Amino acid sequence: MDPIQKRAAGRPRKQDAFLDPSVIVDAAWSLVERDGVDALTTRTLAAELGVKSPALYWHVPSMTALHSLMVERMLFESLRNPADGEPWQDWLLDVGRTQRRNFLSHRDSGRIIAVAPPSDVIRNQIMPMLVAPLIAAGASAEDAVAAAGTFASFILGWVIYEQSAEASSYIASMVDMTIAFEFGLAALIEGLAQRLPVR
Amino acid sequence: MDPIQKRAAGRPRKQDAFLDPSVIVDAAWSLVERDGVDALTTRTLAAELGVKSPALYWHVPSMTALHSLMVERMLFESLRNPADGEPWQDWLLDVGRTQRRNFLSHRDSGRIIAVAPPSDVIRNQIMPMLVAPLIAAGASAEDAVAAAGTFASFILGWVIYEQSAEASSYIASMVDMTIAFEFGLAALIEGLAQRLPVR
DNA sequence: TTGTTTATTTATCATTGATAATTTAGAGTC
DNA sequence: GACTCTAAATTATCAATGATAAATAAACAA
Repeated sequence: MDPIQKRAAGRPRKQDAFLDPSVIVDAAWSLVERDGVDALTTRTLAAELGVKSPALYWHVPSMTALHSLMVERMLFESLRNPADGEPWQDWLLDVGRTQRRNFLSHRDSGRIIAVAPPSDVIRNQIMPMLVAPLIAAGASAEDAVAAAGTFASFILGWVIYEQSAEASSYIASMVDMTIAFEFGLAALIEGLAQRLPVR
Repeated sequence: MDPIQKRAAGRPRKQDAFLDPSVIVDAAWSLVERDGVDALTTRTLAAELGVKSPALYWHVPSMTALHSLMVERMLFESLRNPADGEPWQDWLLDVGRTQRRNFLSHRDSGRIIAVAPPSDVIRNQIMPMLVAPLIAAGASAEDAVAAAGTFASFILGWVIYEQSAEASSYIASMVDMTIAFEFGLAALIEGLAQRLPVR
């Protein structure tokens, strides 16, 4: 668990790079946030870590796998379980706001999600985290999955548009994006609440 | 307008390739539908057209611009104006279904939309096509743009997930995707209808 | 001391988007 | 019909990219 612990088994070399999937994901995000996703290459990322590009392949099998790890990291940062007694509508509203804020704080994250295959972690931990509270509130499994998928789709699509310089400069010329997002998110949750007759 | 007309000005050569942005977009889609978006390169596309890759650059400035043209084409295929007297809810429901069907029939279209900057055509013709009916029904410009953005975001995000082999095989194991989409679309429109107090 | 494992480097590939320079053919003019 | 001009291709070539193979070094075990 502890990266330091893990290190005990590994052996440093040359300038003791101390690589690790989690360290690589850190560096990848900070590189993308600084220079954009098009600047994320095996070489630039390796340079960011003071290392040569083939070294990355010891820890991460491919660029695509790295994208999935980056998405995992971001999703965990922006999800939480409902508090005791918190109505699911309130919870979902807050999670939606948090996700948008968090996604927007990671430059180009929408495009990265779009190309990243959902890893096992996303399937087995993150999706359930979104679905479970709805089931707990009394929804059928099918309805809960449908509602969670609808919610996740809206957030993803929205962030993709908002992060596209061209799309958002166009939309933002007509309406405040935060207000528009609040409008859409509230409408979506209201609509779901009417189809999920649960408290 | 007529490509044949246009041809009169151009001059054929060698095996008379007869290139044209619209012909290139055709070929690009059929290549992507057959082999996936990762197989779309300047060389494979040129080969599909019986031509060498630099020839494409005479008609289309870059791969990114080609993506935008591909998206344009697809969007026009899946949009329509409301019929006379058609309630905007019915119209939006139908457009949503049509768009999902159409997007799904173009393999990897979600990923392509995600990386394609919205062209002028999209900004000036397609977005208005979505917004105008809502304004005509009495919504404010701000609300109409917010509602259209919410709708478009949901469709885009949904299709990205449904087209990802990993995501959709996971979701489809729990719920029928078409039923789930209908659930989400109906909920979304209902929620919008409550916030757009227009007939 | 010797050998094994882990983690990195150097060297190298094939593929890709893109550009430059060249070539060919039709259209217009005379 | 020859002469030029321009549109639209071609060949040749680049630099950048993801990825792999082979070589190498440091820590540990025996």
